[in-house]
Amino acid sequence: MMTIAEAVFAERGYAATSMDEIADRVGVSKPMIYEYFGSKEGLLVACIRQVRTELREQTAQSVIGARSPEEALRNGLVAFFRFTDDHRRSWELLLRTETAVVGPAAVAEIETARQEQIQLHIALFSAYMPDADEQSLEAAAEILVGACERLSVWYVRHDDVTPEQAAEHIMRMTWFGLQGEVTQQDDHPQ
Amino acid sequence: MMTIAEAVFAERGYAATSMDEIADRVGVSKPMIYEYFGSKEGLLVACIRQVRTELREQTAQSVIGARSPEEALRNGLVAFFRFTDDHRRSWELLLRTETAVVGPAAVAEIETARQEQIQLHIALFSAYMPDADEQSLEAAAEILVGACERLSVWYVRHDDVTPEQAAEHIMRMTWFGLQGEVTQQDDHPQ
DNA sequence: ATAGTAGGTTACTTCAAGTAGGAAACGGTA
DNA sequence: TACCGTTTCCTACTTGAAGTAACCTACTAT
Repeated sequence: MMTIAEAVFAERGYAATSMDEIADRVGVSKPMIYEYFGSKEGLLVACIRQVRTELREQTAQSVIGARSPEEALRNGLVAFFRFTDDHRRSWELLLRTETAVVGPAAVAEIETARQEQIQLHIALFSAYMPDADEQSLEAAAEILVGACERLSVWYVRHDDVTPEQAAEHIMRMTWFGLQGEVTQQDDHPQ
Repeated sequence: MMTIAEAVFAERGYAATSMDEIADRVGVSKPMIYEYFGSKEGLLVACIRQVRTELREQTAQSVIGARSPEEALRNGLVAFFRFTDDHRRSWELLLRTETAVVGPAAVAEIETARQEQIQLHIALFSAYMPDADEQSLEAAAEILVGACERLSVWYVRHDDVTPEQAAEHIMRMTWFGLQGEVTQQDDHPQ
């Protein structure tokens, strides 16, 4: 039942999906769904929760037995991207809720904004990292944009943090990781 | 007119806002808004586009005149977080569209999922970075989660990339930046 | 056999997006 | 000044989907 709802949400988008349609596909009547989930949003929440649990379990599983923090982190990351592959639909729902919820035009607009920013970063990086392949540059730019977006959410919850400090947090994590690539002679310690 | 729409969207949330309400507040009738923007989503797109333009201009401005890539990046980041401060409302719309669009329960669910992940990372980090302050740990965890989310979007668009490669991209950018903090004796080059 | 209940359905209400058709103001012409 | 076309905007409707009320069927216990 939630499986079907999840599929329909991912397929049509949350807003474009009617409860009648879900009820139809499930082969049950609408009030039944309201009986179980209370509302359309309740159904969405239930779907999200299920996916979330699954993701958490899979990544947690992958980390146990790691012998170093580096290994733990890498294992977790690999598990995360594997999950993306295996549950493409669910992933849409959990990590791209905006896409599932708002119409396609608005999503396109936001995605365009991001891509602009990303292209700008790629241009900046590539000037100083001539040896890096295109894929790494793209990935680096995406990571940077994701980091900014997420940290800005954190940032607004912390009135005591200055813009300079927030920027510094990102610099510490990304730049000094990048710098090894820029110089090309300063290989990563360990 | 878009100013008002933006404010109402940010205040009530996109879904919870009716076109009648916006029309009322603007002091014009509903068909007028449809004349200009075509649909509710069209209005949202227009608002997003405006904010996006402003953000792009402000960050672009901040970068010119930088003497090194590091300086350029830092300036851009600072400008970005300043923008967050100055345009709290607009920022909601552009960077937290999911929040503005879906109901509060679903947002809470997703945010909880993220926080779980973040707490996990904080625990992992803090074991190896005893000297780091709480704020830095939090920021690092948020950045990592943001990086994962964003890169996963990129990842699904690239069928030729393996989960291991995606994980490696994140490791390169974040871990080798973090490692300087872990060892505490290996100060950042330059 | 019958009363009560669990589980489900049909058919309604309500509310908001989007639209059609008309009123009013304005501008040009005699 | 009176009249007609055009533009501009609003009132009032249609449509569609979320959520609900009232009813119906089948099963169980006395």
